[in-house]
Amino acid sequence: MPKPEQTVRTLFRFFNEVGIINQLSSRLFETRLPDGFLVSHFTVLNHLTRLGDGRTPMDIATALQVPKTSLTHTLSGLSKAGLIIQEPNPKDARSKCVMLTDAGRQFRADAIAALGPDMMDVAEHFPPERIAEALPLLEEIRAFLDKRRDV
Amino acid sequence: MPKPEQTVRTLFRFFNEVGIINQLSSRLFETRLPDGFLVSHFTVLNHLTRLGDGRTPMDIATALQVPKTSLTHTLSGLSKAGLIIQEPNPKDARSKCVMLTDAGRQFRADAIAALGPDMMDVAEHFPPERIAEALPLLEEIRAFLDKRRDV
DNA sequence: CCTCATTTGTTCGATGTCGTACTATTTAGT
DNA sequence: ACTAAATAGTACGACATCGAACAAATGAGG
Repeated sequence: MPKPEQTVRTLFRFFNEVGIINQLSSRLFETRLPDGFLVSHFTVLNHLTRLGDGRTPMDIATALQVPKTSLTHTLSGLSKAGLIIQEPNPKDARSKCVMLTDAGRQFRADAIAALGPDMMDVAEHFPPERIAEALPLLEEIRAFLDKRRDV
Repeated sequence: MPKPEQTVRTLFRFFNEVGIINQLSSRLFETRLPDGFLVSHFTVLNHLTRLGDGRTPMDIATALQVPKTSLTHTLSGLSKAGLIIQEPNPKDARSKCVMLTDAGRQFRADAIAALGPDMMDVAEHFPPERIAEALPLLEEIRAFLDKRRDV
């Protein structure tokens, strides 16, 4: 059992690395996206494609862990670009249903294709198995922080 | 050797988890800092404490992987709060030396103390050894993305 | 039904981030 | 030395993020 200070140091380093990796990867992502689009746009399209569209903005904000006011802004950008359509929610008049357009699906596919070479470059230096090994820990920490968030 | 699409999927998940963890941990950090201070402020103070002060803004920006214009803004906040002092750089008149003040060191110590309970809470659910196991991979990926950045 | 609290999404304002353009200084090449 | 290219930091502007306050709608409790 390590000493508490050592433990805290390890955790600080962990979050520090996570922060820098996020910074660098987001920047890389954005250089590959068409001008005017950010990682946040891609993330929403990706989420809707993977888990199905027709979700409410609030659902999406919760899943992606971003404040709803930030998501409003992101969705408005996606709407203006014709990548999604926001329909009224028949179940709840306060709410909306976010639907992907064909252009939205295509945008996501193109983005993934555009990032492919970078991803393969990473994969050449880091065996996917090694990345995959780290995923469970990351997911658990994510879930833990998520649950802890409201406290 | 996994199929390329599977590889890409794994990497996307990895970066996705990293992004959300960063989001959640940054938010948590900031709720523990005094009002008006951000993770970026803490990160600079922490960096200077760990690796020694007297560095130039450019050194710091490179180490933390943030654009120099962002760092200018962060340093100005730290200066206004009296947590650092920017002295002229005797080796290079274009540049400066960023020095920690006692208040700056104290601020960092207080911040770490304020975050201690959260860190210990994480540590209770995730053995530090498990976190430590993941660190080398994170550091390597960080270094890889860093080197690849200019490309 | 009829409040009242809760929830959804937006607007607004403040502020952080970062790219571009600029000045001052240093360094390299001749 | 002298000029040209590179580099440090900043000013500025565009824009993303996010908290607070708000309106509309829902749901819970009487």
